[in-house]
Amino acid sequence: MRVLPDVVRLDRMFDYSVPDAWHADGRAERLAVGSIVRFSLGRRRLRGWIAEVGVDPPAGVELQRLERLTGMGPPADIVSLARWAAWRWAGRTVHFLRAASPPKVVAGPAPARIAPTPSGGSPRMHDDLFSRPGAVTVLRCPPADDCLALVGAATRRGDALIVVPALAHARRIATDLRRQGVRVALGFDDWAQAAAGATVVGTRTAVWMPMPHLAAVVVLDEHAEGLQSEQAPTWHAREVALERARRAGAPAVLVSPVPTLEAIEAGELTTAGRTAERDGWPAVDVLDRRLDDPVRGGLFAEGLRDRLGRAHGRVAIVLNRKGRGRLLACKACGELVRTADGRLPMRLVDDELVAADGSERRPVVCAHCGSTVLRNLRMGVTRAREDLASLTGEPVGELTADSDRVGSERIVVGTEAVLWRLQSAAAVVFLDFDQELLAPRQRASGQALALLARGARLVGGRRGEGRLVVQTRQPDHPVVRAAVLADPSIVANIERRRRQELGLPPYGAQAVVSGSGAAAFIEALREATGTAVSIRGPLDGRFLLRAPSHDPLLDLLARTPRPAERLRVEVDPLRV
DNA sequence: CGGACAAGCTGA
DNA sequence: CAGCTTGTCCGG
Repeated sequence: MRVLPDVVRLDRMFDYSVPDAWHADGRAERLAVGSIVRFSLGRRRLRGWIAEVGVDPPAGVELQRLERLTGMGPPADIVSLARWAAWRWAGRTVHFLRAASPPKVVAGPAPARIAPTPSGGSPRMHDDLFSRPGAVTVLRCPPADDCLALVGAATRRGDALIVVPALAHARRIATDLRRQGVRVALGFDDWAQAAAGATVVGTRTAVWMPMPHLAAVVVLDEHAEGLQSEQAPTWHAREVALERARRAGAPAVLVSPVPTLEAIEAGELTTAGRTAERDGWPAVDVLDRRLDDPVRGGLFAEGLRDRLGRAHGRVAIVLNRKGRGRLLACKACGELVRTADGRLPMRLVDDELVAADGSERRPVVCAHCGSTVLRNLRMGVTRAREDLASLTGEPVGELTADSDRVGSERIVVGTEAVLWRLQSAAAVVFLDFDQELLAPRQRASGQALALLARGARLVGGRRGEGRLVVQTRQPDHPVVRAAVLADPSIVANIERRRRQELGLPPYGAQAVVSGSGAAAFIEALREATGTAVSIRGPLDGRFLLRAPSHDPLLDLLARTPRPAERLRVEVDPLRV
């Protein structure tokens, strides 16, 4: 038996023999790849997983015996998937096996359930998406659609893996499916049930659940950042789910109102149709802040008070300030001060305008009208709340990520958290959308559009009363146009061209290497690398690696020995 | 990773 | 030279 100890930094396998007694009492029969065992290594007693069976141990080593069979672990296909993920995100296999192991000891298998056969009857909505084995479909499904019909279609094929970003959403889906008589395992608490055969619903970790009869894979809101691990290894549930579907020959459907280019490149794009998509996005009011009185120019556009008064019901007001630099605008014409390509904001540094990333500098002059008088745009949630209260004459609540309850006030102002706390709203207002549009990140426009989609889900489709209100100085920005026209392809097409030109994911691979061992590791990389992988940095102790595709980058990372010091490798991180 | 053991430094 | 720190090696 080849065993992988549950020790992250060890990251090596060792061979052990099976005690004779285990053959006599049947434990040897339960022992399989993935089983959790205890054994001695040196002077220590460790826990670990059976990683391989029937291997020849290296010559000249005397094998020790395993000491205990603790219980069931991830099945062989998941162990294999974990080893693939360790390569794909330059991490340790142990990380993934931990994520794939049951939270409590599962002594033996539950009575196995026979694979359910696809239910017959007349074809229903979305059934065709799951009819071709191994097919990957991207379904662009407008924000107002709850996608329950699609989930139902997946479970008609047999046991389905349903991955969603938020636990609350998983619970709702599980309840709905159980009501229909589907056998459902909800998250890792139902690990044993999943191992016996069930439809699995859960957040990103659900991709590591045992599923002996996997028949279909669905990832809902595949654009959501919550599907990727924020800590290294930065594995992404969408990619793991796709690889799992591919290995099982199961059809996969990636669903999102604003599909990522990663998804579009992986599958075939299907839309709900022009009419359904128009109806599934709400009306969007764009308030052009450049038209406001430049002298008064506070937090609110001319027409905002009117919009707030007209909304019948809860109003969510979003003012994002996390990790924010201040924006500058021209006092005369109201244009934002940006770089020549319009991508990044510029800031005032020693009587000079400097781009957020330092790539560009120029004298203090508005590029649009030539005025030299600029104004700082800065807001905080607390001031916004006070000003809104005096503007509307009603009490205004405040909600941030730390506050645990939503007040009873009709109008609530807060960070992005308001979009996750509330179930619905009559109106969602983005007070300072330019902060999103000009965020100095590679994926800024995709993330900005995702925010609008999230707001759109709260207010519902065009047929209803709900409204999305966007205050901006860039009313013609593609992200704003995409929401107004209910056509996310406007952004996707522009982003595709840009990312292809720059070789950014998914048209290239990148990794960020940091930590105290980074310099030594990069040194070792340089010796091994050919020309395919470029190395930039260090910038704030971080190196950026780039390659035209994953293979050369990941193979290089895998074969370069790691230094003893701390090292963090983030493959395809969300925020670069 | 963490235990073992060796080599290096310190103080009486 | 005991007593402690730091470094290197190795495990099945």
